[in-house]
Amino acid sequence: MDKNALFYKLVSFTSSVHRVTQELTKNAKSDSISQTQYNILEYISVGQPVTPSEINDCQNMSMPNTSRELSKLSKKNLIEKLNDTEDRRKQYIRLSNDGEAMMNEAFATIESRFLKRIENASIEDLDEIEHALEVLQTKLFY
Amino acid sequence: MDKNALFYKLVSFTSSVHRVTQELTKNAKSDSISQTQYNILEYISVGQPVTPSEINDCQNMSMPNTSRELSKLSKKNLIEKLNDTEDRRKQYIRLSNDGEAMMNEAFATIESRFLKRIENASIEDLDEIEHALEVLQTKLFY
DNA sequence: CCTCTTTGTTATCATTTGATAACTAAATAA
DNA sequence: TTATTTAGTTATCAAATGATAACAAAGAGG
Repeated sequence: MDKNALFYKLVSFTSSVHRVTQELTKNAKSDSISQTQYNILEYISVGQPVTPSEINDCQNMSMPNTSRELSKLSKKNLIEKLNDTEDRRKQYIRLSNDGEAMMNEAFATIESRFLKRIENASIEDLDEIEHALEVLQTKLFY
Repeated sequence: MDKNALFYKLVSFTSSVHRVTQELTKNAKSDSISQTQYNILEYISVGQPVTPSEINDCQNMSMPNTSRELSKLSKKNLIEKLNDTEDRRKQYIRLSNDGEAMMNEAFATIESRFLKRIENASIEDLDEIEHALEVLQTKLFY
């Protein structure tokens, strides 16, 4: 197994992940936010609390645009901004109660689709899947 | 291992995949195409040939917008459209030579970053990674 | 034959996004 | 103390995207 072949397996794999993610999340988000805003909320909900800088690094946005989107989310009462007491330039962003509720709703939709997807998997399959997720997260997608 | 816990592992996993994919592909695409256009080209290059309908299903676009983006890519000589001889409504899209060249360049950049990421992995690690990719692609991201 | 469905196009308009410049405020380094 | 860097904001404008309507042309089914 040379590394070049492994790379092409990775390309095909990430393509599959994107396709399935697309299927699972299709129309799961509330219509009141844009896809970009949903992506930001999802990122926040996984790594809470996060700073605006982390958001623009990860989502490949510029600082001004991140700031704008966060303002919109803030106006919609979906996030809260906290000041760092150490470094007063920094902010920490986390979901508000409304934001948590919105994301819980989205995740519930996604989860039910996921459960349907794996309903025919055996216990052994599930164990294998779980193990594979851990291997990749530790050794490749760290 | 209950399925609910597995779901949250999946959420965290896909989040990591997206983050790493972002890192690997950052600025890899040519400046002459938009991110959406790059995504379409990537999708085409993995599943060549594809129909416009498949593209809008997978990329979550509407048919008119897909058609518009394909026209742009066609004007830039990055794709070719072929007619299906059986069903004359259908088209098959594939990369042109220029399109292949552009994607090869992008993939070369991405691959070099990937190789750097796994340069310290042992043979056993690589085997584990490869196996895990296959398990997930077969049993979860099919 | 006629109708319905599928596949794709073109045009249009509102909204979102990307990019840049000019800015404030706080921390850090010289 | 005085730069310089870091973190974030506001404003602005061009470009890309999303959504919709109106259309054409081919296939499928009665």
